[in-house]
Amino acid sequence: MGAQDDDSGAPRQRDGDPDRTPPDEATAGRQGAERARARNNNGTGTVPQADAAADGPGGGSRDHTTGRWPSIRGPRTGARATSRDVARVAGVSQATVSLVMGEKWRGRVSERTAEAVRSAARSLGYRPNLAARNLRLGRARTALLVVPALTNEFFARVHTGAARVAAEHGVGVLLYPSPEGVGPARDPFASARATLDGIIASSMAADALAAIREGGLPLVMLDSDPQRAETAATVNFDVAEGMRQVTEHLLALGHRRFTHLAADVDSWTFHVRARALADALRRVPGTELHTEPAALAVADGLRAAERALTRPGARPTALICDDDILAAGACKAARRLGLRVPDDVSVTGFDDLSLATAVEPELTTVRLPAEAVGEAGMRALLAVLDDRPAAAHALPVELVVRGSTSNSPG
Amino acid sequence: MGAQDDDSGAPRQRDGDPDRTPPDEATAGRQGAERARARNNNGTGTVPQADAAADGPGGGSRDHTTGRWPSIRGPRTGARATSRDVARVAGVSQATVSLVMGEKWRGRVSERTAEAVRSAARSLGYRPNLAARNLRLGRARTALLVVPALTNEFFARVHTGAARVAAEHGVGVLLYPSPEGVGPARDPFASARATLDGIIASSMAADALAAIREGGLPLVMLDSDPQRAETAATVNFDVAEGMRQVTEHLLALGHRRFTHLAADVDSWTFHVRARALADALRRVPGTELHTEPAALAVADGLRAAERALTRPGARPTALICDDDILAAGACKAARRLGLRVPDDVSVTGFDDLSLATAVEPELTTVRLPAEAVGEAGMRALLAVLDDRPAAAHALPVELVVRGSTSNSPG
DNA sequence: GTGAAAGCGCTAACAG
DNA sequence: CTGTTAGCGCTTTCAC
Repeated sequence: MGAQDDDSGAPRQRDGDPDRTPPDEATAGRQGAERARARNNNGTGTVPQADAAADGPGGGSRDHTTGRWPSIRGPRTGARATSRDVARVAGVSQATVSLVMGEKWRGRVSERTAEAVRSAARSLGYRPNLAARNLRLGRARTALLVVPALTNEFFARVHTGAARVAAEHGVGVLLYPSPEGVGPARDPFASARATLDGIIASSMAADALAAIREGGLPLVMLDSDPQRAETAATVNFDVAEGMRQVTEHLLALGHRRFTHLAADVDSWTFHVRARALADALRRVPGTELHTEPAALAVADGLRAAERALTRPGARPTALICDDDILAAGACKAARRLGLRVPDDVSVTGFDDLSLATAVEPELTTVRLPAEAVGEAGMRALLAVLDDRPAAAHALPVELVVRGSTSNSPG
Repeated sequence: MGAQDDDSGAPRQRDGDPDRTPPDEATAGRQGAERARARNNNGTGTVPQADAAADGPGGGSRDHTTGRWPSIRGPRTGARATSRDVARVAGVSQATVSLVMGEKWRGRVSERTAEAVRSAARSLGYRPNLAARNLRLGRARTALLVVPALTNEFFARVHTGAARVAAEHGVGVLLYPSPEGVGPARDPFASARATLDGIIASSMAADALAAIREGGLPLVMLDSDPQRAETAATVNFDVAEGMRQVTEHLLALGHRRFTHLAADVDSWTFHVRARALADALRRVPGTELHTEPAALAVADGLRAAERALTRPGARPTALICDDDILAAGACKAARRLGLRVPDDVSVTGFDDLSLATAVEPELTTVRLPAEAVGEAGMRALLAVLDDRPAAAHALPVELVVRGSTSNSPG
């Protein structure tokens, strides 16, 4: 099988072994060169001429013909030490290094040897090669988080929570930048970019999921329909309860004419909010509810609120918004129309982003524990990956009353 | 070398080959079982008893003794096909599959064969194993982005830009959640969680870098001191020019008494701003400049502005803030003190976050193209990795005049 | 208590 | 045009 020429250690000469011209230089030439390169050659190895030659004429810019990604071959300045290097320095076998570095040595390797390995590793700046470990282990300790734009503070918080829990468990988080708006992901290979163990996805990113689901990885859904069966677990907010609380709050302040500035997103969480609002008002005679859809941006909230406040008929006294961003826009609209918030019109938000306290008046809103949902989602995924049952979650929400709501003027 | 028992394909029985009791069951037992597990065994493989036994008593919750991460062994529902499976189905060699999937087949594999491979891959739902590819290639097509909390919209935008360019080049982005505030990263191994090709870091995350720099990977710094030599490239905003423009704008409006609400962060970008402001004012006789430090949060901006506006002596007529968040806080402070913005006091921000147009009055601010810096940073890193020179950048900034500034009252 | 060996799935050189 | 082969660096048995 002719494999003996390498395992002897010859090509890895550190300072010893300067001899041993390979017995079959002629045939092993190019192959050896390739290997030396691929290895991030550790030795001083003045690479033989064969190397440059093997790269083809010029050795520089090929690849233009293939249309493949550009090379990324980079200098990789500090050639990386492998466990074999550590073994050689420590005077032990490579397996022992693996045992020690993996903290699996107790009772199998003497304390003295372990320390020798550790110090050799330290001196060489050894860090295990994750690709190799993942390959061997068949998993990557990596989870994919699929959310809409992180520029939305809410999802940035979800990420923060998920990343924290992941870090505590030695798991990495890869973000999938779910395409803005709709449509399946452009690049189906994006999901393959890393080896993944599982996926956490927001309902708002549901569109991207079709492209991602390939592979049948465990999926934890966030803030989405618990009925959907294909998921390993679902972690939700009790948004219906939140909406009920907002409504009760406004009803108690005497409001009867409401407009719902509804997020223009086809997602479970917003359907639930709309229904909870309608249900809560249906129980109270003499109430009125209109709905204005709006994209999740200040300018759109502003326009929707303008429509709501200028439509024929009695003006609503309360604008219930699906989101703080919308609510900020609504406040601006009110003031542009010469109305005061909250004296002439009350406005409520949802999420309790930092925006809620940055604007004036500060927003009465429903606080959704975004980080907590990220944490719970990651915990659920870890549980599933660990064959433990994932606890079902509906995280409690909380009405936060601030300055944007007051007694109904009418 | 006794390796022939596998390459025959026996353990991978799809529906054929139900025979072939391994010739050396007795000795290969545990090893075979281990292999079957590690492989995400494709076959129907009712795993032999030896498997359960190999796991130790109960087969369930060991690991408690070792203190290692919990298992993550998960069911991995759809056992993943390998290139060998594809090869078998397509009736070609495994190498051919690799060629075809890697789009390197032109002129080497017939169109007919290539199509056969592709259809086999499709039918098996084959996706190449990235860990294996990375291991073989010695790189991971992955860059680490080190920024402070993504909940700051500015950094979320940087990420967006970087991730977009990365995606266009088939490169993944891993986020390093630089620890809030200070101190080196808690978990030095976090950086090893993936195999990395390079690093992009914000100057505000400079603290975390010490922990990350290990490995000598190419480093691109964002918005930081171009003098620092250890970096492969630096991508900056022309923040000095931005500060000059703000100052000129306010001077033109007649302002002479300024307070700088300075970000309480020891970072190049803020030092530059402070200096540019001082320089611009020094040239104009009769101007006054105080500085109030503040953490980057609305509440801190508010407090700092309160201090600035209530300190003994003539009140400043303009508050120049290092950040829109600070500016939002400053506006709130002014109003709490019964001052109108901009009539009594002008306020300016920096960044042009969405917050700048969410508040009222909308903020006059310096727009920093955050996504562009992310894009340029990633491009620079890709260039370095590709042995191309990275173009030096100082991205242009732009003063955006809105409602928070007007003629000086005094 | 330590070492030898196999092999994870892939790529690329080379032989046919 | 296709197949054979070596081996990336690691983990884990099993033999000593």
